[in-house]
Amino acid sequence: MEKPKYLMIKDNIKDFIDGQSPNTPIPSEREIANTYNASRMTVRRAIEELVEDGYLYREKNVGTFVADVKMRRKVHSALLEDALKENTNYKILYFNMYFDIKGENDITENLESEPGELFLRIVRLVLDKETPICIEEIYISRKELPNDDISDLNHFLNFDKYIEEGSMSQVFVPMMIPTQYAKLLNMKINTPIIRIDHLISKKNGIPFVFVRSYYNPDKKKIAITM
Amino acid sequence: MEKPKYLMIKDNIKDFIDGQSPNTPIPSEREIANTYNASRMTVRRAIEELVEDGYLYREKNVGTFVADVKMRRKVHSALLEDALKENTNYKILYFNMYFDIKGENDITENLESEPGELFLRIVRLVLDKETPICIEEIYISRKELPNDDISDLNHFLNFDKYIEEGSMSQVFVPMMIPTQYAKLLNMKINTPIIRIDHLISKKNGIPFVFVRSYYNPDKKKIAITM
DNA sequence: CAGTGGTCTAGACCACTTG
DNA sequence: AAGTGGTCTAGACCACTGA
Repeated sequence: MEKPKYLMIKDNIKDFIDGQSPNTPIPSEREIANTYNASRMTVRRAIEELVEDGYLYREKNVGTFVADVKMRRKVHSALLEDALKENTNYKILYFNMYFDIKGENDITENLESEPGELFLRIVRLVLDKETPICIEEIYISRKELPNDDISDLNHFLNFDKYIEEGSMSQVFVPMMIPTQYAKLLNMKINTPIIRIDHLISKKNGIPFVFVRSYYNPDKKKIAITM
Repeated sequence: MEKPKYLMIKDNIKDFIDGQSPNTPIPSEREIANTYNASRMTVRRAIEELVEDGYLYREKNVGTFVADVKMRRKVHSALLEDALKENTNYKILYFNMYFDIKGENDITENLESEPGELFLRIVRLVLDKETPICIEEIYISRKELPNDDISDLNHFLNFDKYIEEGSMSQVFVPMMIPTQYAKLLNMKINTPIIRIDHLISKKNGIPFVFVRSYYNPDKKKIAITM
């Protein structure tokens, strides 16, 4: 149950550099290793991850430095980002059990369904406090759901574990806001938006859930930093 | 000049799993270490990177397995992707030396310019063979350019080194195709597109170049896998 | 029970930069 | 010459899985 030492060191370094101005050097790896009675390899691992995340950068033969805040990697879906925010809440618009989506071929294709396969389809409005942010159409294969208990909906719609362990692909599609969603998002018709098609797969590559999101560009900036 | 051992092992493992079906186990870390007369930590490093890239996945206490091809991480800009493709070529549309873009505030803001600062502005059409893919508006701060030699344009517009070492943020903006670009991209007016604003910064956080791309969605799918 | 990945140590040598 | 990050070794113990 104990936290690995390298993660403790990582957290401490993160605190240490918090608020420091960019390009400030941090102590050398050997020095940090002494401070924590750790081996240099353990310290390196902690620093390695902070470099990956864009908190630090290294200069060979010179040292390790605090990176600019804007260099921090933010490559994740708005899906996950919103789900973790406190103000976010959801309003379920539709909930179709056993909804057969044969014919809507790009969805079934993504989920690699077999003929006649059944899906759960949920359409929900995502809000930041009272402000509508986007519409999400969620498709989950019936066989991915436990038979018994569908009552705890929020539990199913918690995708972060799958995103972290598995993988997610996102396709960005420009389009006009669908007329039936314009009102819900407080938008005028004929407004160009970005639709994002998310496909979340498990470690073994089996697609798990497909989410199609329609974003109000005025309320949500879609951006990544890598 | 010699290649590190862990990279050699990484390449070998990559070759080894190439074409193997997903979820096939690879030899254990200790076994691979024996094979290459390497320590286990060296092998771990090689495997670590392949896991990061989505070529392998680990199951704790069980083993390491070949990942599905679709799990491979593809989080990079179309900017870079196109630049590395063989069929890609460019047609320069405008080339303004010392172009003052004061007033177009989001660009100067991104490049953190000082009042009166000068920029090089290049507008080019990106083609895949004969097919127009997108328009790129490129802004480079004058002070980032060597005074003497501007002749080798392609050298300047080779951003991969900066993307790899530094960082890049991308903002996705839905909009109608600008009328002046519709013809160049063989598109009808009033077509919704995605504009991507790329800001490439150096390791120390100094912004280096700003690229605004207008994509023809029919010719270029914008997608990432993470 | 043997085998796996996850963590950790205490060294080592290298190429390179900087004072 | 001293210090840095990059690589590498040959061990070790742990918790856990699966036969």
